Amino acid sequence: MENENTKHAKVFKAFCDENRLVILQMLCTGEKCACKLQDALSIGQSTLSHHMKILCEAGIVNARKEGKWTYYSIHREGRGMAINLLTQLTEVTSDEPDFDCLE
Amino acid sequence: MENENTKHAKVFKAFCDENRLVILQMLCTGEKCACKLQDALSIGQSTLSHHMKILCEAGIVNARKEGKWTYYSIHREGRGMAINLLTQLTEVTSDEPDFDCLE
DNA sequence: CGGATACATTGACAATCTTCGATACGATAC
DNA sequence: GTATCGTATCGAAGATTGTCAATGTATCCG
Repeated sequence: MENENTKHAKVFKAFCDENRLVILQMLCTGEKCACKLQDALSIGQSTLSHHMKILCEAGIVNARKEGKWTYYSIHREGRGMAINLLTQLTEVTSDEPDFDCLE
Repeated sequence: MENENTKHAKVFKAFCDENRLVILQMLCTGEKCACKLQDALSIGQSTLSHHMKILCEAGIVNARKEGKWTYYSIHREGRGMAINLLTQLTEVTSDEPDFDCLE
């Protein structure tokens, strides 16, 4: 079985590549076809396909097939999930300095 | 000069390793000494040091030296910055389907 | 049908990341 | 001073990731 933290890491890995960040910025202005994304990115077609798979599997992006074309868009639920995850992972629930290091 | 997206990717890379996620969870309950973090993690000392450097350079964690010891804690501003970044990167500002793929 | 188009998958290679052991460095302890 | 402790840095090995070219798989067009 896959570890909980492994799944969480997978979500954040979606945001760890410069090309994927550019892709996300493009998707912020609405749904885009794969061919448009590729035009903007000076990467090979198979590389784009690889990045889109990572974004989709992380739950951040949704794919919609229509005939020959595939349209990608930000997945709202996945977005909320990622923001919640980041918020909870860094939420300080106690703030006492660690004075008992020696014991 | 370092690209803007390169910097952003660096922030999210902090969350892409299982050990770093465990470290963050521990820091959520307050400041911790490096030795305590290492006890909980079954990794070498140099490896922990490496992870803490990544977390600090991403701005997510703050380091405080006191005598021989180094204490780490969640950096509140860095946390807010990361949440804002993730929010903005996935904020849909338009929602029209991409119907003009052919033009 | 056959060819072209849009995208996915595979396999190889290079780059990056994680990890370790060894070593270096600063702060105590003696 | 020297020894020791806590941590950082260095260098190398192994794992993971990004990239491409080649190939596979639908879908559309004629």
